[in-house]
Formats: sequence, C-alpha cells, structure tokens
Amino acid sequence: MNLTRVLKALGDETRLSIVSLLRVENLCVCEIEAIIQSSQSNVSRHLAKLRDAGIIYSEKKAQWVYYGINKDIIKKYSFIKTLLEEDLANHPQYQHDIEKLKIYREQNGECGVLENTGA
Amino acid sequence: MNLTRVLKALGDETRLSIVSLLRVENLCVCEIEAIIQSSQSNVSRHLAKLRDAGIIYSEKKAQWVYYGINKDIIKKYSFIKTLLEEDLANHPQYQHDIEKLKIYREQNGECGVLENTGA
DNA sequence: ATGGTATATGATCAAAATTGAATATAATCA
DNA sequence: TGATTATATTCAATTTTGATCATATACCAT
Repeated sequence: MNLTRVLKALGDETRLSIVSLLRVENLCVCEIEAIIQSSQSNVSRHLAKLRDAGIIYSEKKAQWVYYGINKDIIKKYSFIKTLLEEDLANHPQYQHDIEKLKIYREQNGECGVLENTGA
Repeated sequence: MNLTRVLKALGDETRLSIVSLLRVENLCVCEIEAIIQSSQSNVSRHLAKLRDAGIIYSEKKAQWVYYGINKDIIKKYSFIKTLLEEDLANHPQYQHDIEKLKIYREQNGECGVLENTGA
C-alpha cells in the first residue's frame, strides 16, 4: 500500500474500468467479467493486483468473491477520492460501463441470493 | 493526455520524485539529476515520458531546458491537484528530496543567470 | 459422492518498459 | 573555430507486464 504501487496499479485500462465499476457497487468476478468483457482469469489477475496494492478488498460469500473499494486507501491517499468521484465519475468511457452494469442487473439480477454488498 | 496514460506515467518511483520536485519549482535536467541522483539519460527519458503524458512541459532557456508542471492537466484531471498538494506534499520521502533541493540551491545557486522560472 | 459453477493460479509467450553506455545535437564560451 | 556543457536519442540487454490456456481449488446442489 505505497504510493507508487497504487499509481502503477491504477495505470491500466482494464483495472481502471474495474475500479470505476466498484466505485458504484461491490461486484463479484463473474459480474465484472461480463461487463468489461474480459476473460475470467484476466479479470481475476487484475483484481489480485488491485488488491495487492490495497485499492480494493475481497470478501467471499458462498461460491462468489465480492470485491469493493478499500476505504482505508482513500483515507491514506486522498487523490483517490478525487480520482473516483470526479475524474472517473465524469469520464464518458467509464460512464458507459456503468450503463452496461445497469443493463446487466436488469437482465441477470444478483449473482447471490444474498443482499447486495453495495454498502 | 489520457487518464490511463497519465496514471501510468505517475506510477514510477523516479518520475514521482521528479513531479514532486517540480511541484515546488521549475527545474532543469541537470538540477533534477543532481537531486534525485539518477543518470542524465535516465532523467531525460523520464522527463520525456512525463511530458508525453501531458503532466509537465518543457521550455528551453539558453543551453538549459526547464521543466514544470503543466497547469492544463490539473484542470483536466482534478485528482492531480490532490495528489500534488496533499499526497506528495505530505509524503516524507518526497519532503526529503525537497530538503535536498534547498541545500542544492544554497550551494549551487541557479543554473542560468536568468531569473528563476518558478512562477 | 458427483457434477457444476466460481475463482485463483501456474506456465508460457509476446509486448512494453527500464536502464546503461555511447553517440548526436544544440548552445555557449574562449 | 574548437572546446565545453546541457540535453536528447539510439542501441542492446534485461526486466516487467499482460494475455491466454490449462489446471487446481472451493463451494454448492442433487
């Protein structure tokens, strides 16, 4: 969880897409996979990298693993808050992914039966 | 000057040191070289990468090339302002580099005879 | 137990990034 | 002009990164 490592982890198209989605809602691997249209193993690896950098955390629920933004890193590096709330939130490309997430939700609902982890 | 490119450019120890110094004051290559203790060609290359990403600009004065933070990128990506003013400014390692810059200035003065470009 | 689904990981390959050494270019100064 | 200084760039070697395929593991349902 050091600054260079964090920036390096964020400096990738796929990982930035993932972070942008997790900004809105916690998601499991298969959901992310579907929305950003990348392979399972690829998404899993990128998630691991983001987690190793301390940007996200993971939480196992039944057979799924949910990922979410790690609040602690926002406390530690305040630029991340700005990045999430301003730069990513206003970025057309990532807004588009969020639209796709909504559509995915309407069509597929939740992966687990459980309440969503979005809080 | 796109987001991923910018983050990628910032995700490097040497380049982050450079940006952190330029936050305080515009500097030429040989000054940066002296302070962060890296080779001339290496510093020059890192500067080129930061410039290509739109994070810094360069300005030739006599035989020196001065580099400074590009204000436009701060307007475009607001996280950079936070990164510079909070995260880098408060980071012990980079504060230390700034101390070294002060000492360097006391001992060597300005590279050019010209007024400093710090504004 | 068996089979199916979700996720992680190892192996491998190609592409990209980093570095040092040497060289090229441009400006200055004697 | 020729020497010197500052900076950029090229080349080659090395390291790191990203993608893919195959496989392993964990959990669930029947």
